Amino acid sequence: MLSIGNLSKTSGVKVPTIRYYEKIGLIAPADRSQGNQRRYEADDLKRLIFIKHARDLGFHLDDIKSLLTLKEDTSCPCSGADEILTRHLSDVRNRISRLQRLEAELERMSHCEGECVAECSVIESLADHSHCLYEH
Amino acid sequence: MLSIGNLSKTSGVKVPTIRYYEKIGLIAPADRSQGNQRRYEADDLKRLIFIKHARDLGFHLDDIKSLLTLKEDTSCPCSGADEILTRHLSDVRNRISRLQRLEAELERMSHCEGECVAECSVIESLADHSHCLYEH
DNA sequence: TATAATAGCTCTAGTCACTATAGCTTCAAG
DNA sequence: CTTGAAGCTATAGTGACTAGAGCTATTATA
Ligand SMILES: [Zn+2]
Ligand SMILES: [Zn+2]
Ligand SMILES: [Zn+2]
Ligand SMILES: [Zn+2]
Repeated sequence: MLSIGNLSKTSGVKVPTIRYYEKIGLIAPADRSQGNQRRYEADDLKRLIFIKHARDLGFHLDDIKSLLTLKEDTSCPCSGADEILTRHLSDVRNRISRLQRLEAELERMSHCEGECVAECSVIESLADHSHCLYEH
Repeated sequence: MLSIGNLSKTSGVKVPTIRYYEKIGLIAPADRSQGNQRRYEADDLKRLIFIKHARDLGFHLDDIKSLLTLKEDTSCPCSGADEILTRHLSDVRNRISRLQRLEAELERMSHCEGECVAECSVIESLADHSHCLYEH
């Protein structure tokens, strides 16, 4: 049996975050010691590591909840899981291209030759979108 | 004089957002009509357009606040503005590379040949980071 | 001028995924 | 047996809005 601190160290998930996950129902209410402290076993650790990994990969908590539900029933078709991943992947790709347009824009703005604010190309570019390369 | 609705249409910033910006002190409290409705003039519109553009470019509100303060005093050296932009640009670049590593990881996971959850490569990959290409 | 539709007002609470704090209790090592 | 670390609950804060309730002002038409 693990204390919440040990579960935290082993999983890499912070203690308040574990309690938060319990509160929102992402993990089941933990067993308690006689003094009312949370106690965990191997299965809880596995579930938490799954959650941590999916979070590190950028999945939303409600998608993670769905994935965990799917995972329970090993006879289920996995198309649901594949669909969540595909959606997330295209979301990540959208964010990348949006950020790349941003990068180009900021890069363009960053070559300021001025000395004072009146002639600063950064301020000027921010004030006037018509100098921009893209829509944002 | 513009009503808040017209200011909103002209600037592209939603009405509740304008009120929110006033509340947090990003824009000055507006003049009021006899019936206590907000009234704006050209300068307010310019400031709001600046804010909108900077937000579209991903700047944080407190950086925008600093940029606006700098912008007021046209005789100031602009190194402060340039520094804010440089910091933001490197932040954007970090996010891009993080997301690109994520994309590669998710792409790798997405080729599931299985039928049911028991043999789903998505679920399997999420459960076990050791298959991953990168740290996250 | 009366009325009705639209727009505006304030205030509160909700979003997401945590994080921080305060004030208390339990546990484990020495 | 004492002490300090770790755990407990509950509440509030983060950023940048967004939604809703319940009210009032403005404006266009009849
Ligand atoms: Zn400059
Ligand atoms: Zn622009
Ligand atoms: Zn699959
Ligand atoms: Zn991984």
